[in-house]
Amino acid sequence: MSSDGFCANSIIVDMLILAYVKNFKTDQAFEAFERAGDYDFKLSVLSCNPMLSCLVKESKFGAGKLQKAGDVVEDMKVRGFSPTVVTYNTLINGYCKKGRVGKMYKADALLKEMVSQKICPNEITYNILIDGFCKDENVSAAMKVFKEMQGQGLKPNIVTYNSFINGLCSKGKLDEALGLRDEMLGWGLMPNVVTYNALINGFSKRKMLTEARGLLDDAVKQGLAPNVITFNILIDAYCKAGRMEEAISLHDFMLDRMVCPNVSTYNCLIGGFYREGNMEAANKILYEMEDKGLRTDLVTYNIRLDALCKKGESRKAARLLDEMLEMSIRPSHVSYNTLMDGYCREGNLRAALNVRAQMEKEGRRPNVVTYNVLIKGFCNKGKLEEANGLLNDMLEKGLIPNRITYDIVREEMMEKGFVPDIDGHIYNSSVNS
DNA sequence: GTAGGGTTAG
Repeated sequence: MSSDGFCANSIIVDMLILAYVKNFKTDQAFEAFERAGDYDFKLSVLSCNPMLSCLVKESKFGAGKLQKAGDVVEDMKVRGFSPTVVTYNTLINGYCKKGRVGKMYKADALLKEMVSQKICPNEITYNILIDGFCKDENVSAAMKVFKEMQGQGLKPNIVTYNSFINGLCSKGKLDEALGLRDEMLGWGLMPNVVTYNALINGFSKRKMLTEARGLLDDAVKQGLAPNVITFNILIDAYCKAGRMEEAISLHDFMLDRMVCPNVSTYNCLIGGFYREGNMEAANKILYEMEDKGLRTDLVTYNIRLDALCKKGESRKAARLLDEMLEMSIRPSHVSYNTLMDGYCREGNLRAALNVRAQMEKEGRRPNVVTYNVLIKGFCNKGKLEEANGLLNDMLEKGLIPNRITYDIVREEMMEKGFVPDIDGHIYNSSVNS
């Protein structure tokens, strides 16, 4: 091995790590990375950055991966080769995408760290931060980053504007969002389909469907091609408003424009038809979906479970849940809770409790909703003592009652003169959302 | 690096 640690072995480990990453074997890649450190092999950012990117992506599913990613960057520094701007962007992005409180604090600290390491943030670094702050509903912090970006001589681009527009839209500041779209034009930046999707989503979520639909027509007039997301946003809004004819006409319009519906599109339509009690239409869509070779997913099943339970056909719903297991679709909390609620509505508490046992057996821990459903079910049958027992059970398990728990307890127990035999914090839980 | 949604309790 030469004195700088660079040798054929290093290159081989580099390639090995890359190969692991390409085959989605992040854990093995990480192990190889650590081993290489033991032997003092010098790796390159060529393999480290892709590995980091995978760790960050996987941090969505498993805790600790983001920590690992941070360790990789520390290791890289200790081993004497510098992380690049890509390394930092990847890591900052990981923190920004996390839904945790204080994530932006950490992201901001990383920005300062990279500057202290003499690594220049680029447009992408700033865009990641701006988007993170906007998602945190902290538009003023985003503005500060925006100013800093310009102070560094970097020009905001379309991604920067889209993040701001989306942030404003989700806060319902629709006029300001439209104003920003017009401001972009002044800088020579043309709004794209992402800009329009953010705007259409903003208006749709405020139930301003005429305006939302107008924006779609506007986008087409500008020569932009609406995509599957554009249509899904609008179709979902029409379905939720119970305007199924218009939802279907949009579905036809997307086919005309050669935009392929996906599972989400169908889930919106199926849910919409079930909600208005039109089982035939919903089932027709279900067949159409299968015809096109699209596989129904967890959401499709949850929607169907809910429809059956609301119709008072919980037995059928239970069979549907079995079908999920056969199809290797792992039922979520929602799946089990929905079925439990169905049984509770039918007054079949024994079956509801069996579902709880089943969910625990399948590795899903009962959550607050599980307990809310059961407590309500027992209350409705006049079994206040048992309901109270469930309340204590959930507290013992460390589950924090929310506003809905409180409402149920107040309406179903306290107004009937029953005093819950639990410690005081349930009474103050109305602050929980 | 930006756009949807992940449909259970009230």
